[in-house]
Amino acid sequence: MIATPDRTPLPREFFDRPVLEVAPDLLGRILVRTTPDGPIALRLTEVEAYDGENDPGSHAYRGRTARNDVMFGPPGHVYVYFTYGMWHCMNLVCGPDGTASAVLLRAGEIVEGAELARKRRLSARNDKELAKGPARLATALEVARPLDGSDACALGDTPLRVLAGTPITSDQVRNGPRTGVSGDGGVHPWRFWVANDPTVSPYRAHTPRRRSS
DNA sequence: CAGTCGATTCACT
DNA sequence: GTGAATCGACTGA
Repeated sequence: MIATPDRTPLPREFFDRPVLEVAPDLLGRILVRTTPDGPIALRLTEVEAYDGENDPGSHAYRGRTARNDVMFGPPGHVYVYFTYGMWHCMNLVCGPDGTASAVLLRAGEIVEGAELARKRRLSARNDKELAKGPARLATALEVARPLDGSDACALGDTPLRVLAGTPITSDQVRNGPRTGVSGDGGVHPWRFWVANDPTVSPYRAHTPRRRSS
């Protein structure tokens, strides 16, 4: 028996917990992106935890800056960053105000508004690839820097919200090293995904870039 | 103020 | 499997 996904929004208290607790608990939840053209909904299947200032892999490791400011703010807000000169990735901020942990949303299954996501993801060869990877996920949901700092737990209209959905039972959660994280940050097995889900992205070790002329 | 490189993706071989 | 694309944030001088 498959339970009907719970459409109740997750309250701020959900995110006001240790990030290693929140990250696996986000699997199976529904992220709703409200665009001018309509809603796009995604069932989360893969996430990564970044443990604030103590974590060499985190953007917050070297302290608060203009870019990562939102990570240090209250939980339940969205941290969006721009990388590789062309992509965006999105996180949900966790833990109390003043700390800087966050969960990177790495992959998911589009469960509503697929026709809108396809328009943004023209290179996707099938619907499983629409949000397979963090930059693909952000692209499919039309998430970019202007949404940095959005409150996903606010009352009323918000561009992003997280619904309770159908949480994944612990026996279906897998974890392993984080993808593409350089240096000492790669060692922690803080990537979490849904076992055998076809929308989960493949693991890749960090690849240092070659020297330019 | 110039140099380096990234929580990646895509086109090609 | 390999390399290019592309730019802004961060670093260190």
